[in-house]
This record gives sequence, C-alpha cells and structure tokens, in this order.
Amino acid sequence: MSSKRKTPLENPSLEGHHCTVDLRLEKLGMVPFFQALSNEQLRQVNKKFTANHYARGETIYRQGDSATILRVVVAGNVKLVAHTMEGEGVLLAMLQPGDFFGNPTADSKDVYNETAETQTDACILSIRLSDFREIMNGYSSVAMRVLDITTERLNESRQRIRHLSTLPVTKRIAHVLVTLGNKFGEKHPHGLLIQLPLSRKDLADMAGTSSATASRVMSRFQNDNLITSGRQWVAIKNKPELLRISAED
Amino acid sequence: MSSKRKTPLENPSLEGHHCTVDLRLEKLGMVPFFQALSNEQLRQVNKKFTANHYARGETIYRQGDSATILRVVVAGNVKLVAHTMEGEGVLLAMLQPGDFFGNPTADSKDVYNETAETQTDACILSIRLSDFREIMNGYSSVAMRVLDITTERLNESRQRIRHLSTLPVTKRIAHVLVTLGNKFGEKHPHGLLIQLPLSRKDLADMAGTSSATASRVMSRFQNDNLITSGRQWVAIKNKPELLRISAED
DNA sequence: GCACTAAAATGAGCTGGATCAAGTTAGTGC
DNA sequence: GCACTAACTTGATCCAGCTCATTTTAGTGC
Repeated sequence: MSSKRKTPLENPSLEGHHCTVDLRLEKLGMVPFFQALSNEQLRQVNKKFTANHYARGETIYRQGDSATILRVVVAGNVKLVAHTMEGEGVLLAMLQPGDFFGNPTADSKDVYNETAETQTDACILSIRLSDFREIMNGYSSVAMRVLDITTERLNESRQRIRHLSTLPVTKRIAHVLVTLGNKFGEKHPHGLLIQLPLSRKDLADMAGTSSATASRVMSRFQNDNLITSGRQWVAIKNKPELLRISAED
Repeated sequence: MSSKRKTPLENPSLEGHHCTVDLRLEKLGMVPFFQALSNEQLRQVNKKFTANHYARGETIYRQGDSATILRVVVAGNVKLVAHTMEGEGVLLAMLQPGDFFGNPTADSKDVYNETAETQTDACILSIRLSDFREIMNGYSSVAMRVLDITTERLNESRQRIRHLSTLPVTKRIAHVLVTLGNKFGEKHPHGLLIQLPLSRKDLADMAGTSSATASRVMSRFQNDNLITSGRQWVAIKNKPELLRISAED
C-alpha cells in the first residue's frame, strides 16, 4: 500500500468482494471438519451458509445474544472476549481462518457467553445451528472433527486455568507469546512476526493481568533481546528462551 | 454405620461387589449419552466396557500417561487434578456418577494432561478409545451428546478463566460453593449439605488460592451464618446470599 | 471417655502486581 | 516534514493474598 506504512503487519485490505460464493466453496473445503466431504457433499453443505464481510473492530455478536447461529472464519481474525459488568475484558480466544465459533450446541435457550469482535477486516460464514446439527447428524466425520476441536479447546482452556492459578505474570506472558507465535507467526526480518494487530491490552487480557504490567514485562523482554515490538505488533526474536522462561522451575 | 460417626457425609461403604454386570447395564442406560439407545443396543455397547472398583484416594491414571481409555463414573466421585512440577495442584473437575473422563479424542499419541483420583470409593467403567469412537460413529446421538457435554465443560472452563482473571478470592470461593451446592447438594438438617469429602485444600485448588486463605474466607462465611462446616464437609445455610456475594458489583 | 492425628484456624510479615498518574513515542494523515 | 493521537512506558504507592509458623480442634479408634 502507501509507502508510508511502517507497521510490519500485512495490510489486510480485505475487500467486500472477497466474500464471494466461489471463495466460500473453496474455503469451506479447507475448514477442518469438512475435509472428509466429497465435492458434491460440499456443494450441498455450502448452500446452507451465508457469507458476511465485517470491518476491523466490528462486533459480530454480543455476550447474552441468543445463540442460534454458528460461524466460521473464512478470512481475517476474530477475537472472543468475555466482559465483566465493570467492562473489564478477558480475551478467551483469537481465531484464524478455518476456526468456528458460537456454540455448536442445539439448546435453543442458549445465549452466547462471550462477545465476538473482528480484529482485522474479516469474512465470516454463518449457518443456522439447526442446519449444522443436521449436517453433523448426517456426516459423522463432521461431528467427530467438531468434537475433536472442542476437546482440544477444552484442554487449552484448562491449561490456561492451571497457568492463572500457579504461574507468575512473566511466565504467563512468555507462554502467551510463544503460543501466538506458533499460531500466527510468520518469518520476517524482525524475527517471527505475530501477524495480528496485538496491543498490550490484548496481551494483558490474555495473560490475566493489567496493561501496565504487560507493558513492563514486554519492556524487559525487549531489553533482553527476546522480542521486537511496536504499536500493536510483536515479533519474537528468541523463541527458545521465551519457552524456557514460561516453563522454568 | 458405627454410632460414633460424626461426619454428616453419607458413608459410601461401596463394596466391590457393587460393580457387577447387572449394575453396569442398569447404570450405562443412565449415562447421558447412552440414553437414546435401545435395550438391545445398550447390551451391545455394554460388552465393550469393563468395570473396576477403586478405594478412596486411589489414582486411576496419572498426568502424562498415554490416553487410550475413556472412563465413566458409575458410583462414587472422582477428581481431576493438574499438577505443576512443584507439586501444587489445580482441581479441574469433580465428577459424579454419569460423568465421563479421559479425552474422547482418537489421537493415539495423546496423553492425559491431568491426574484422576477417587474422592470416595468408586466404581468406574472403562472402554477402549477406539471402541468408543466406533460407537460414536455408529450412533450419531451418542456423538452429539458427547459434543454437547464437552461444549458445556468448555463453557464452564472459560467462566472459570474469567473468574480467575477478574474476581477477588472471596467471590470465587462463594461461587465455587454455590456450584458445588447445585451439583452435589443434598437436603440436611445442617442446610444444603455438599455430599462429598471436601477439604479446605480442595476448595483452595478449585478457587485458585492457598488453603490458608480459603480457611480464612470460610471462617468469615461461617461467622456470617452462610455455611456450617467441619472437617472435609460443608453445608450451605444461605445460598441466595452466597450467590449475591459471588456476583455483586 | 481418652488419646491421637490430620485438618483447620489464626497470627505476623512480606511482596507481586494493581492502581493512579504523568510523561513518551510510534505510526498515520495531511 | 509536521502535527496529532492513541498506544505505550514508566514511576510511586498500596494492599490482597501469599508464606511460614503456631495453636486449636474435629473426628476417629480404642
């Protein structure tokens, strides 16, 4: 884009027209739980979905909204945030293309218990929960993959509980950085660049601390030459050492 | 039992012979995810299970063991604990009859990432993971129920992350008490008795605090007449107030 | 009833991290 | 290049909850 750009982050520049039917079909096949389906089956499934484009920072749904729709990220990133009454946020998950969100549970009285917000421009597919349940009923491979993913998320979630209960802030942040690096990292002159707008506040909300403390820890890491960072971006220069810090003792 | 017993907790007195085939069959039908099966189907499924009796305090499997077996609690209680290297524990879940544990995921290189230990004498059914996957493949109702339960556990787990990150100890403990009351509570002269051996340490490991702090908070609750408790047992006398405390502000 | 033991209560002191409040800058738009 | 602003940094203070250590007590076995 403009030669003035300084952020090392890629400009998403995701135009609305990227959310087309053909792209949808192509992307649906890449979604983990549809991988076992044939092209014809995929075409059938595709009919049930609708696509939507969201700008960065838009809210897709809010905590407390009735949960009748399941969504899949096709392009861009989405974050799931739980808010307390006072407005403090806890960042539950950072999603990338292929990830689904919203409960896959049928229970029609369910409401979302987190808010979904785009972290970049994004293209999102939606399907009625009842339709998705039907698909799972029809194709056990789909149901099984969804179960596998949910189980994995449960395990991650429990690991985070363990960290919150037992590790000091420094280690928690080191761990969050490594995890983000693994999921969103891309090779870059600065190091392993986390391809995602990521503020100190976001980091703090992931590690369960305040943004002031997150900032202090990040300063220290930067001094120790473990990371490079600017506004809303972080690159990892020494992953092994971060990993060591997060696990030591 | 002996007239000398003081604990208000029921004496489990679960003898080995309670783990019989007929009991198994009867109980299997009560497990949430098998409820939609016919008697004949149930009999088929039953063949795949084996039953085991464990004494209180026994370890069923350890964190790091290879995870090739899925288990179901038939009688008694089981707790899932994650340990750090230093031996601190985090209590991830307290299970009751009907609950399954161990990952339902096929991935054969998986290991358990928590330790399962009996909290009372218990009867446990085991099934090979591969057999269970087959059952889920064959009966989509089973797969769907397992998914629903896993999703619910994920939601609980995320709520706990929210609490750990945002609530002070007092509220977290109040919340744990209410939750345990709902799950394990039984009417009793003392109030709503939590039918489970439950030490201050257990409580602390659930709320993410030290047993000293848990003890202090419990003393305060007792002074305020919200609970009654002794060694390893707690009864709730004023649930509405505890609920208010856990949610206030 | 008495002795025994592990659990629980309690005290004293310390500290990691929160909070509040200024400064500083990176990145952008013009 | 310059001005602008939200993001970030950094300092100073404070306290909830931890740790360590001691005393008390509930529950059990005899």
